[in-house]
Amino acid sequence: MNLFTELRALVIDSLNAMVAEGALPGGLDFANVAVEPPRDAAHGDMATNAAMVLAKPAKMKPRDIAEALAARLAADARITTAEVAGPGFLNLRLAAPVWQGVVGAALAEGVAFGRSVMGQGQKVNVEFVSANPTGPLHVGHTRGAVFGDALSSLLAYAGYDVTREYYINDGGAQVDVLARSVYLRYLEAHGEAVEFPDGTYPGDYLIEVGEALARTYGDRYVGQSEDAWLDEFRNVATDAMMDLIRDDLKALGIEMDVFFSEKSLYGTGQIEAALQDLQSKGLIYEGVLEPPKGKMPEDWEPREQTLFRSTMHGDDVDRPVKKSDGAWTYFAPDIAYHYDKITRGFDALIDVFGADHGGYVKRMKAAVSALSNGKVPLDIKLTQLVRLFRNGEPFKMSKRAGNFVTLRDVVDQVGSDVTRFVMLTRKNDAPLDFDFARVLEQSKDNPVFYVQYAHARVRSVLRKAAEAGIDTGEAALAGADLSKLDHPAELDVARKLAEWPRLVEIAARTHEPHRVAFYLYELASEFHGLWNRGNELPELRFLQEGDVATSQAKIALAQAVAVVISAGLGILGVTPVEEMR
RNA sequence: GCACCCAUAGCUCAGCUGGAUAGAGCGUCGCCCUCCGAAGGCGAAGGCCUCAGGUUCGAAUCCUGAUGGGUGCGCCA
Repeated sequence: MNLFTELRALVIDSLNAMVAEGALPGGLDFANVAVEPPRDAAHGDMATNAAMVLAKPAKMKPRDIAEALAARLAADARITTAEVAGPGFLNLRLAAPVWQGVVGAALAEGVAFGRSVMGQGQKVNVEFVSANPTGPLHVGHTRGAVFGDALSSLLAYAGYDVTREYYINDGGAQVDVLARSVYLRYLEAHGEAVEFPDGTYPGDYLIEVGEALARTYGDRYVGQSEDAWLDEFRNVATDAMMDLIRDDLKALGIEMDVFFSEKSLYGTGQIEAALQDLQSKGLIYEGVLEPPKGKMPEDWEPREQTLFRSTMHGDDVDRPVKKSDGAWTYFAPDIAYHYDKITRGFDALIDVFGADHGGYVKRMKAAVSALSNGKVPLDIKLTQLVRLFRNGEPFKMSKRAGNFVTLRDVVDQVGSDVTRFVMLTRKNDAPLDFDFARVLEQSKDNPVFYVQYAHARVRSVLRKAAEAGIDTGEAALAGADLSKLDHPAELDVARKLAEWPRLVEIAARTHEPHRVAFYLYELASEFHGLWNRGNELPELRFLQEGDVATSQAKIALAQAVAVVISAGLGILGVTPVEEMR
């Protein structure tokens, strides 16, 4: 149930009626007519800009339109007042039963209250994490992982058919480096003293892989040249790393639908096919790129390469798809991979990258635009850095990983729920400060706690009600007389609840799950406010001694808050708590 | 040099397809527990939304330029 959608429909109906009776000219476009909560609550419950948007095309004064519309809307039972204000806003106040109805709807629909059909079942592919399979995930990946997963859940909640996908970069030079690093660990397992030169991976996590290989192959590869063992060691090592990564993701409650291997694109003609598609569109040519201005690579020399004419699709320069030795650049399999996504029939693609990959956004969009003939939109969300602290001091690195803090370091210390929520308390493109001590603080300074506390308080009310012998079962609350919720403070909470379905659509449309986290904080704040007013005004307490009917109505409101918090936390991948400890 | 991201209260940040007097938390100051959990709440002070133009009924929001910060820029993915 989306109250804003309902009222917008009422406004549009009224406008159509005005057209029918000649109060407005025909042929007007109502697309820009909006019904929104006013920024200042003193202006009313909802406002529409209809009169201002239509004034120009209708060649009428905004206030004239607004007044005619106001008269019409005021006739609706849901609307108590409709006043024209400012340059032509129409401010609406809604009757108490409307807000009481929101509470009823939240209870009746449960976590589905807020679910939207906006996505219309469109297939969306969300690619995220996609870390190189060369070691455990670190904090940067953690943010991308949480963001991608929450965005996926959000889109699913908004009616999209979502596929979570991970692209395994197992086809490039870095997995050869991995294999060599593992070989050193293999030698070490045979008692040799080894050193890890620059450019290899010295992390502890490869020790057991080396040991496993020593058990499997004995000393067969000791002293052998690289071509004897490279393929085998690479396969074993990348498999082991992907197991590690899957476990890391699982620790955050993330389950991918598809793991797509870069390597699987080689030798199957898929890269060639993708480039052939571009070729047939005249977008592939042999040429020489200009050196980048202002930053001349030391070993620059003009060189003819196979290039993708990405400038035809909004890029700044054309991009090479083949290296000078004839091998593919990393970009070529990326093109093939996105081509594969397109041919799998997705209506929209989303890539979640770290901010350090910002330079690839335009070329990737250019590729998708060219391959799909502009039909499949690609949105690329960049996640900014996470800065780690403990009590305000920068946090040190993990030994195990070599030189970075791992996802495990974070989850083991603060838990999955806290990690996830905190990662979503900033917009994706804003840097995030993560303080191990502060995120565990049990105070209102900590948004995780604050939201959880609101949920726990509702549970507490339910437990107290049970002790008092009040029936708070689903049926009892569904039958509660919600007209007893007539205090402005209670209706304010209901107003906040009414925003939830609208917020879901905004967050889904903008691909910004952090909005859910901020909303939950605001809802919790409304609830805590109401709770505390019970200190001064006994009639606002949720349990009214000797008055079961009123208690049930108030408990219904509390339960509606819990329902929305649960739904919101569910999207974020956070489990609501029953009580604080 | 070019591209992308960012610039909002002392600090950290929200701000809806452009809407009315720009919000929250922290910090500062003042208040509220014989009361379902005060692990909380209420209030006050605090602003040239970096700057300059433009678009329009209306701009923190869109466009152009400037300034300041971050990221990246052919044979690494």
